[in-house]
Amino acid sequence: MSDAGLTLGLEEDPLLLDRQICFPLYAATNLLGRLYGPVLGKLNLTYPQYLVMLVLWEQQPQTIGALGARLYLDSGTLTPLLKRMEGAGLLSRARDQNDERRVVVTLTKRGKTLRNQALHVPETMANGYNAEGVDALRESVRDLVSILAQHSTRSRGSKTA
Amino acid sequence: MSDAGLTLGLEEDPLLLDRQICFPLYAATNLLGRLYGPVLGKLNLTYPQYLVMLVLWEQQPQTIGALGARLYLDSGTLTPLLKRMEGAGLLSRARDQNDERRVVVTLTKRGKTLRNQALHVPETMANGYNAEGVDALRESVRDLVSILAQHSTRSRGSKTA
DNA sequence: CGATAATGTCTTGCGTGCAATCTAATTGCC
DNA sequence: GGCAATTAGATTGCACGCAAGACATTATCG
Repeated sequence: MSDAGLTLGLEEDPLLLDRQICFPLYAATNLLGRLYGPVLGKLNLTYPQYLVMLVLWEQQPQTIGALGARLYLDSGTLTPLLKRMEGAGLLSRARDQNDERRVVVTLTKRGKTLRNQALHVPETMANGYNAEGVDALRESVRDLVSILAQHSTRSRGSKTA
Repeated sequence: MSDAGLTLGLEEDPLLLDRQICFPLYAATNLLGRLYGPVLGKLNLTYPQYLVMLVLWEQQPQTIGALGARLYLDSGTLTPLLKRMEGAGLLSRARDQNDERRVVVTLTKRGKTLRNQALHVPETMANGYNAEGVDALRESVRDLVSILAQHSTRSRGSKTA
C-alpha cells in the first residue's frame, strides 16, 4: 500500500516474483544441480566438474582460458576446481612451454576412461521426460545465453544498445 | 567404438556440451547473476537476497519454510542468508509464538522502503532487450521448474491447500 | 633496447547452495 | 499422561562463483 506511483490501470507490479525471467532460470538450475548430484556422485564428480569433463572429452588438451570461454567461467572459479580434479587423478595441469602464462589441462588415462561411465548420465537424467519441447527450450535458453554473454563485462565493455 | 545401444542412424554423441539442456540454464543463471550484481550492489543486495525481498514484498511476514518453498531453497541456505539480511537491518527474525519451531521473518521499515529503490531494477535489467519471446521463454522454463520440483527429494511441498 | 601495457593465471575474501547431522518443539498414538 | 515419530530450523563441512587484487610472462611502442 501507499504506492505513490502513477497507476495506468494496465500497469502491473514489475517486482512480482512470477514476472521475473531470472527466477525460473535460477530455480531450474538449482533443482537440476540437485538432481544431477546423486547421479554424478557415483562418478565422484560434481556438476561443474562434469561440465569441465564434457568440454575436455570433446577437445583436449585445452588451456584454462579456453575452458572458461566455453563455460562462461573465469579462473577464480576454475583454478581451484581444476586443482581438485587434478588431485582426483582426472587431469594434469602444466604451463604451456610456448607461453608460460598459460596453463594447459590434459586428461589422464583415468579421466579418459571415465567417459565410459558417464555415457549413461544423460539418459538417466532424461528418464521419464518426454523430450517434446526440450529441444526448443534448449535453443531458446541458448539464444538468451548468447545475448547475455555479449553484455558480460568479462568479454567486452560496450554498453551501446 | 562404443556401440552403446541401438543405433538408429540419427544417434549423436549424448555427451556433447551443446546437447545438454542443463548447460544453457547453468550458463544463463551465472551470466544473469553477474549482470544483476552491480545493479543490486547499489541496494546492498546480492541476487538471492533480492529474490527473498521479492517474496517478502509480495507477502509478509512469512516463515522460513514458506520462503524456502517459494524459492526452492532449504534452511541450510536461507538461515545464514537471512541472518545477514537481519544484520543489514532489512528484516527481523523471531520464533512463532504459536509454534516455537517456526521462525517468522518480518520486514523492517528499512526493508519496506527499499522497495522504492528496487522498482527500477527490472527495467534496468531489461534495458535494450525486446521482450519478444521472453514471455514464452519464461513460461517454458517455469514448466520445467514445476516438473523438476516434483522429482526433487527435498520437495517441501507442504501443500497446505 | 627499455619502459609500459596487456595477458593469463593465481590468490583472497565473501556469499551462496547443499548434504548430513543435530536440537528443540509439536503431533500421534495408545 | 507418556513416548516415539514428525517437523522446523540451525549447524557443519565442502564446493562453487565472483570481484578485486597480486603476480609473472609476453607483447607493444617509443
